[in-house]
Order: sequence, then structure tokens, then C-alpha cells
Amino acid sequence: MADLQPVRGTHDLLPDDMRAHRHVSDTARGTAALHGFDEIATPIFEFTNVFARTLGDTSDVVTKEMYTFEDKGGDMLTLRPENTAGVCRAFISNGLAQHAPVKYFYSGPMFRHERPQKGRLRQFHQIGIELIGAAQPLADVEAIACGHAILTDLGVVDKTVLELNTLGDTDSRAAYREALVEYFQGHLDKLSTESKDRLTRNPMRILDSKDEGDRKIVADAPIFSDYLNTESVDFFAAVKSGLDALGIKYTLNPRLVRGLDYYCHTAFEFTTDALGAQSAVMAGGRYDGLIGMLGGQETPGVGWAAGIERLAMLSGATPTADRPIVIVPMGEAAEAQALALTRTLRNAGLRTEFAFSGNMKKRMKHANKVNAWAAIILGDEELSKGVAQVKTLDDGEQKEVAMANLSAALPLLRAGDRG
RNA sequence: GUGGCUGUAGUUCAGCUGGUUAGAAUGCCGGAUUGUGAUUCCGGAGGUCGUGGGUUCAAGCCCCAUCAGCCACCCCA
Repeated sequence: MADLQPVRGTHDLLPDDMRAHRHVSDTARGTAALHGFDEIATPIFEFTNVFARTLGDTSDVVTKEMYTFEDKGGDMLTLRPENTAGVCRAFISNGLAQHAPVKYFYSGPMFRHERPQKGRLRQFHQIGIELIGAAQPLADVEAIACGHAILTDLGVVDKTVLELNTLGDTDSRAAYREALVEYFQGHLDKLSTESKDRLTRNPMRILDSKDEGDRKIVADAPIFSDYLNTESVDFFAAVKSGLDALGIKYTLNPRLVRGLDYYCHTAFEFTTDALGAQSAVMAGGRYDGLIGMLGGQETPGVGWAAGIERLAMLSGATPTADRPIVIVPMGEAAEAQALALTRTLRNAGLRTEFAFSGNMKKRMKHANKVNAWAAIILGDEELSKGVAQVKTLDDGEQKEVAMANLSAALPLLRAGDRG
């Protein structure tokens, strides 16, 4: 066992992992593009303020999970724990308000100092979309529809449930919050220690508590829907009817709240029970206050993020690498010829490798080991005749093909093999 | 951050109540005569038993610490 361990909660993506990973991000990128979301990339680190200001100083992410450090110039920087704040910062920095509404897709690493578990890493990867500058409920529907389509394309949508809730607008939320605090204050002695803490930091979180004592108290707590104003109710109704129109199923979950302060109105989460305690696969919502908090002109936005590792685990699909052709030259003259041939075949778009060491047996073995679908054998005899022996490895059949015809003939020989 | 389980060859694991040179499978390397792989046969390399202390005549097995993985909580993707 090597004594050099990777940093806790980080993972190497070896080719098999990488392919599974790419399968998720490539599929998502393609489907997002189909929905009009173009890819952007923002820096992996930002000034700490970008996150501290937007995520709120009560959230767990900010208070204990960020990788924050001072750089050599004395600036406080933070490795991004999520990408929405970065995208909104970019929106402001680049004066993109003039192009609003804009639709962006992103994919990349995020960092959170949490205790690792399966499906929960310190460096993990997310895909996500942001739709900035559209205040209409249809924008929320569009964002959810895009996410739903991606889950469908990945073949995991059946393993998930779309949970939906509204957090209302600022007024509704403030009124409800006040009522909640007042209610729980009256039951302070019976609340769990954790929930007492939540009461000051994020009272709505108490609704989600797993503590039995808490649950009893929660049962009689004020209900959010009683505090929603007409605007909030109408907005939510529009989102729901949009989803209905698209045939996207959802279940209402009044307990679905958000740890991050900037969310309002629509909150949604595609959850699964296939990943243990890590049930959230794709989560998002509306964040109308975020850009204002960052110092930009008040601009509405909606989006979601999804964990690539979790999606990859859910889908279980591990695409295999394209099988190569291996050229097996015997003798110096053949090796020179083989080099030229690799180039010809590669130019023709055929994945080609060169078995350059050992006797013929070794080279054939190599071809087998790299899972080649065909070996091209080139020796003195073949050279003198201007041909090559093409052996298809699955059926063991060998055919003589004129050198000049190789790149045209190979795809036909492979037609029977679609590995 | 809190609590619990686990940690033996590249990989998956075995190793009896502590007792001589720690095993298997698979993988890897080499061989079974000349230009043919994946099957078969033979041979070989590879582990300071996560790491550091301690108890003991003696520790992979016991104790402590530490690191990592996993599970639950917390939180979240």
C-alpha cells in the first residue's frame, strides 16, 4: 500500500471513472445546449466576499465548509463551494445585463470541507444551469424542464422524484419567519439543541428536523401557505401549471427549504433513495435577490446544480473506450512502413495503436490486451506484395488487404463488430 | 464537527483462543523451438499486514494514538 494518500475527500479520476464522468457532463452539455443554455466557465476561486455575501453568514457552507485562504498579495480568496455566485459575479463583471435574459450551462469542480461519505466529497463536480434576467414563472419551468430532460437522457429520471415547494417572495417569507420564531419561542424548552440553534440561524430548517421531539412541535407549527401573499401564490400556481403542461410529475413538499439565503419562490429538488443519506441529486430554485446582494442591479434568476459523481453512480453506465486497431510490424522495413500507416489510419479517424516491442506473439498479446478489434500484420512478405494481413480479433479471421485500400476497407470489416 | 464500523500483495479476500520464512484467487512478468492474441500447462516477481507508539519471551491478531474509507447525524450536490 502506497504511503502517499490523496487529500481526504479527493479522488483521482482514472480512465473508467473519467468516462463515466464525461458521459454525464457531455450528455448534460448537449441537452442544455438544446434548451438554449451555452457553456461558460468562471474561475475556481473568487474573492471570499463573493460567497460570504451571497450565501449568507448563517449557512453551514459559509460558516464551516469553505476553503478560504490568504494569497501572497494579501487577498482573501475562497475555492468555490458552488457556482451560482460565481456566474452572477461574472454577469455583473462583464456587463451582461444588456444581453439579459441569458442562459448558461457550467460544469466543474467545487470544494467543501465536509466529512466525506459515498457521494459526498471535498472536491466534487457539478453541472448546472442559470437563467438570469427572467422574472417570469415560465423561466422556472424552463430550468426544471431542462434538468428533467438531462436526467431523462442519462436514464436516471425514473430513480428520482421531483420535490417542489415555494419559498414565496421576500414579504411572505419575512412574515412567515416571524410567525415561526414566535411559535417556536413558546416551545423553546422542548426543542432539540440543534433546533434551538436553527431558531436564530434559519428557523425554517426546524420544519425539516429529524428529531422526534421536534417533529411533534412542528406538527402544530404555522403553515407557510397561510402566509403567502397573492403574488407568491399566483407565481407558484403558474410554475405548477407549466410543469403540468409538460407532463413533468412532481410532489409538493412544504418542508423543502433552502440552506442558502438568496432563494425565493420556487425551490425544487430531484431526490433519490438509491444513494443512502445523500438523497439530493439535482437541486435549485429562484434567486431573485442574489445579484443585488453582490452589488449589481437587482436582477432575477433561476437555476440548479447537480452532482456529477452522484449522477454517475445513479446511472451506473460506464461507457467503454473505442476499441483500437493495432498495427503489428515484423522487421525494420515493416516498422517504417507501419509508422506511415498509423498516420494514414488516424487521419481517417480510426483509433490506431502501434505494437512496437517484442516478438510477434508479444505484439499480438498487446493487441488483445488493449482490446483491439483488429490487428494489422505487416512483414517482409506483405511489403513485397503491397498488402497487409488484417485479423479481426473477435472471430480470429484473417484477410489479405491491399495497402492502398486499408482505410476504406477497415470500417467495412468492422461493420460486424459494434463494440 | 459528533457517534459507530473497517483498513492484510495492483485488485477481491483468507489468516484458528497472539507462536517459526503471512496464504488464495485474479492481475502482472517470463516460458511451452522459427510470423499470430483471448483458452490450457509450467515458472517468477510482488506485502516492513494503513502509519506511529505500547504490552509480551513472541503481535497481522491485544492496548493507545493517528491517517484514510464507509455508515448514521449535521448539511448538502
